[in-house]
Amino acid sequence: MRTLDHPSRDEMRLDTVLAALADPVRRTVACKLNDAFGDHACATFELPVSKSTATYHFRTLREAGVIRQEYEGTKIMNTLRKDDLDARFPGLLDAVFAAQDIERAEATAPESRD
Amino acid sequence: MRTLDHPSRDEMRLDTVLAALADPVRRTVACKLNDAFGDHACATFELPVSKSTATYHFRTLREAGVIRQEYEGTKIMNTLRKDDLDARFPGLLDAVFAAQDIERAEATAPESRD
DNA sequence: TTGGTAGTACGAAATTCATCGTAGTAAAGT
DNA sequence: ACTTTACTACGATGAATTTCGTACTACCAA
Repeated sequence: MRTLDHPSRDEMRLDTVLAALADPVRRTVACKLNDAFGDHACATFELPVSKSTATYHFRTLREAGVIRQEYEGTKIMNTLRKDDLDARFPGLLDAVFAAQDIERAEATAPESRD
Repeated sequence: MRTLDHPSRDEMRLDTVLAALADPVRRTVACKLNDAFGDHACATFELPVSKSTATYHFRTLREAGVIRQEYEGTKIMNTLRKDDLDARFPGLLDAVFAAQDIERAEATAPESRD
């Protein structure tokens, strides 16, 4: 059975977590995992990048400690490490997701009157 | 009188703010401005980089909207745009500063028993 | 007006990051 | 046993980031 390395809680670094969440593609992945229930294979995300680039972004998120990746047959199931992140850096993830929601709302909103 | 451009609240982008705060040098600057009262000239920060690199980091922070820079004679006074950031992305700055404190405490702590 | 102070602008180099295509692999299905 | 699925590893490439030194500028002080 194939397994993947994950940082423990206290191995998580703020630098790495912030850098991971600074990228829009990766933040999209994290947000979707937060919104949805359960876990999700990489292929279900419909990212605007090639498959190999997607692999790179998932690995970056995993190595930062943002997501957990576990093989399930030929698929990899991804889950948000919300509990671990919340324990390590309280409030950070929620603040980022809230900020993301704010920007997303602006993008779809009628852009004020004009 | 020289002036510098700053993004308005609604021009602030999450991408840019997170990228600005992901860098350790820049996060140090932001944290120091948060801890200290009043404003501070660039030269007072004692950063581990050259003067021109420091200029680059201050500009990056300003263009992200994290700090405000205003000329005062030949000096530039820097202030944290806490109110603006809090209005734009509530809780984000505080979570980052709290996380930074946690890591800083670990670095100086006796690294548990061994 | 001459000098010092506190910064910038510019160009260059080194590094890191994001991207891709191709080729490969482990597990599952048939 | 063969094929398909879902992904990875590797190498390459171009873009962005971080770094620096040198030269410059605006302002202040003597």
